[in-house]
Amino acid sequence: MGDHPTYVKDVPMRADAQRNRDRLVAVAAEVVSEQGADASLEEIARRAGVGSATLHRHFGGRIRLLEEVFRSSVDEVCAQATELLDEPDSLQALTNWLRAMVRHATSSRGLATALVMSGDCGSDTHARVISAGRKLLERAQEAGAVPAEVRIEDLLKLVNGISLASAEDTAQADRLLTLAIRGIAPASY
Amino acid sequence: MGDHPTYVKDVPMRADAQRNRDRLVAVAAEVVSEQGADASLEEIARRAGVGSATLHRHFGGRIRLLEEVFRSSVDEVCAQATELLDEPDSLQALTNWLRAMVRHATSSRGLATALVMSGDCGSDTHARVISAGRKLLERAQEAGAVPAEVRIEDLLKLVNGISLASAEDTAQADRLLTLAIRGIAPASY
DNA sequence: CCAATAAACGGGGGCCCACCCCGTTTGAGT
DNA sequence: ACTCAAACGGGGTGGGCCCCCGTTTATTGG
Repeated sequence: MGDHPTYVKDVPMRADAQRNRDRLVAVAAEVVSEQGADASLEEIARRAGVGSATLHRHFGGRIRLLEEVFRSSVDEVCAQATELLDEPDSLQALTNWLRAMVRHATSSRGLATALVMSGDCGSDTHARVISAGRKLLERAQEAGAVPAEVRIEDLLKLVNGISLASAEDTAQADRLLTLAIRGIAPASY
Repeated sequence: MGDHPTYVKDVPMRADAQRNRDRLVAVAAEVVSEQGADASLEEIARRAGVGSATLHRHFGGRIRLLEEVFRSSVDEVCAQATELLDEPDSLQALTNWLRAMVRHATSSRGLATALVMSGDCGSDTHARVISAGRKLLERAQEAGAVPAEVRIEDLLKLVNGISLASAEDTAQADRLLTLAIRGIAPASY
């Protein structure tokens, strides 16, 4: 089939292609942080100084581009999770990480959401975040600070929802997360 | 200035205008429930058998139309809140209402979200939901089931975020709400 | 260094959408 | 019935997404 090239990694990319690709990701990060995840792809291409066809050839649609944009911050988030495994207070570690996640997702205008929403998102970014968070969660559960039935996937969805509902208001996002951590009706279970 | 008429209510509307307006709202409800809050306005107009200009004259944009679509379900939600004031268990009453809100928002494909997101949304729908919920919340707080610092606005935002993050998966939405009610780390405060 | 060649580019077209202008139709009051 | 403002809707404008295909360019073997 005349399948989209959708770059196979082991065939080295031509130098100009690599440059354009990188530039597109960088510009996309910039534009998305200004305008949100539904920014115009045309504008991204325009600002990057390439034709919109190039953008489409490289990413074949908005979601793949967004994924690429977030790969780097996902790295960051995962690294943070690993660092926090050294924090003695396992609950603090978890909540700090969740707070970082919320701040991260909030500051990037619903980008994370756009990704999570778009099904199982193909790439491994999702899986990596889940596995990073799971370690923190399990540690807190073993310490008895978090009920055993809490699932990391739900936790992340909740974080995602919070950042979505708070738009760009980080103070609000923080309040909502605190509310969710303590519980609306803490005594009731 | 040649301001949009954007109907002034006390001048009675012409019969055909009223008919078209009602039909548009009905069709919009249908289409939105099928396709989500970002459905094409053109299609709504098409299905309603009117020109797209008519849609715009009546509502002047997507948000006003969505507001109108949801006025009726907002009525329903408020009525439910009032009924629940009779429930003896004030916490049950509150959580049941929140559950209903989540289900409602989830089943309507992010419509509520679109409204809440679009700033302070002009109309009074927002205010009405808040005031309906506040009664339930305050009752639960007086009974000591919910901490005093919880604000109804945050509660609603949280509900909104949950339904957004869960897309159409009502089971997931329910899990998230339960999680938020009990708290991620219930013992920690 | 130069051709040959395949990879990558991007202008421009197709299609759809939001929004609005303005000539035409129609309901409402007399 | 007649008037006339209110309401309508075809069609235009501008923009967005996505893709085709003729052109340019990086690469590489000689």
